[in-house]
Amino acid sequence: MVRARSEERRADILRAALEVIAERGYRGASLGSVAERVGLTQQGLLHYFPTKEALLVAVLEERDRWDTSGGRDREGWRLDLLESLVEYNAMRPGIVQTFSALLGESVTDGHPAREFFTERYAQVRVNMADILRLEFGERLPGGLTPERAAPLLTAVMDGLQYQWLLDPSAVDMPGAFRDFLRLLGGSEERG
Amino acid sequence: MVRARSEERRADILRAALEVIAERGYRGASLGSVAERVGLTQQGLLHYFPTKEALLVAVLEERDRWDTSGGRDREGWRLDLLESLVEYNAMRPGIVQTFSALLGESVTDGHPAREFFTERYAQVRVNMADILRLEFGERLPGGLTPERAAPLLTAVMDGLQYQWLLDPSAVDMPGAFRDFLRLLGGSEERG
DNA sequence: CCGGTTACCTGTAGATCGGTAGGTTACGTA
DNA sequence: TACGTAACCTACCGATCTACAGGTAACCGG
Repeated sequence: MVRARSEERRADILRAALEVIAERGYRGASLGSVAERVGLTQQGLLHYFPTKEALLVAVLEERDRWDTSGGRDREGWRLDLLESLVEYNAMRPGIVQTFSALLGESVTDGHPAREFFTERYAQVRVNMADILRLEFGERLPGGLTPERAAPLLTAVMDGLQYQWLLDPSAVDMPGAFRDFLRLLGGSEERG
Repeated sequence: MVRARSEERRADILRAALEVIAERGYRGASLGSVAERVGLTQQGLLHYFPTKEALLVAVLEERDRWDTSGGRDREGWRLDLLESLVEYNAMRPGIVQTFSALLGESVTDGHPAREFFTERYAQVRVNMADILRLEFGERLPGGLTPERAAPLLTAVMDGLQYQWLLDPSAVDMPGAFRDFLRLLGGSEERG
């Protein structure tokens, strides 16, 4: 099965790419260092992904596939599953670091991941709004519409990740996220 | 006044560096492109800042000076001034982009801005808590303590910036921030 | 007016990087 | 068993980037 071997290699390369991007970002990640991690030469790697950008695209596509199958975009999500996602992320600093680094880079001009993130966040906002509507209806306890709360929910998740990555001991990411959800939900429980 | 000329040049270089970092990030910003923007050769620039990292440090120090004098760290801040800051930022995408790009890069291993951001966010959280305490006392209307709300406030500001940078037309950054403040404040006004 | 410092420049070393060209080996298939 | 192709490798090119070495011209204080 030559095909299986090949797919396996590709998966290895993508995994290595995730690691190297987490460590040095996309711009700082050299093809050579990714190749080395899977026991290939840089040119050997280029056999699987013809350019560096193609490798990045493959990384992002894999992420997309994971998100939509696993899956973040899947319907039927609820707020408490988002909570679990944050808890899951808190145990996978590598993944979080990879995509936080990429998000940061993507705001620079002409970055190959820019379009990906732009469209992705548009989608995420829609999904968040759906989740919120499912949970609270047209008006959140706080008075906001799901559409107005969605960017906030998204922002909190990303913003907490940066603070947590910079100093995990200083921020209880899942705890802070739960605090925010309680805030959104109108904080029925009051002192 | 040779001193004045020199200080002026340094300021020009720092301004150019801000621009180039916004466009390509720190790793992608070459000394040559910064130098070109102020009409110097790359080696001429190295006369003012002996290494690339020294240039970055100077950029960060200038930011710190601006923050603490202008001054974000200044005491006596109130929530409504934070609101103004967000509005101000919404008119300065360049600055926002520079520091969002740097923040993203800074989570990668051994990045020269990492320590800066780590300490900065620790300080910002303390300041945010102070502001919140000044406004709401020991318990926010939502039930949180200032210390628990501070990371959320910080996260919202940063997260909104990324969404806004990726697609300014999709996110009303100041509006969303006001929404969040209303949420924090317990949303006295209800439908 | 002179000596030193400031403010640059040219030249270049040394490394790294993405990508091309072209070869070789091994394997699966007919 | 012969052939095509997949899976690599070596060699190399050109560009780019940081930094060092060393020179020069202008300027400023004494």
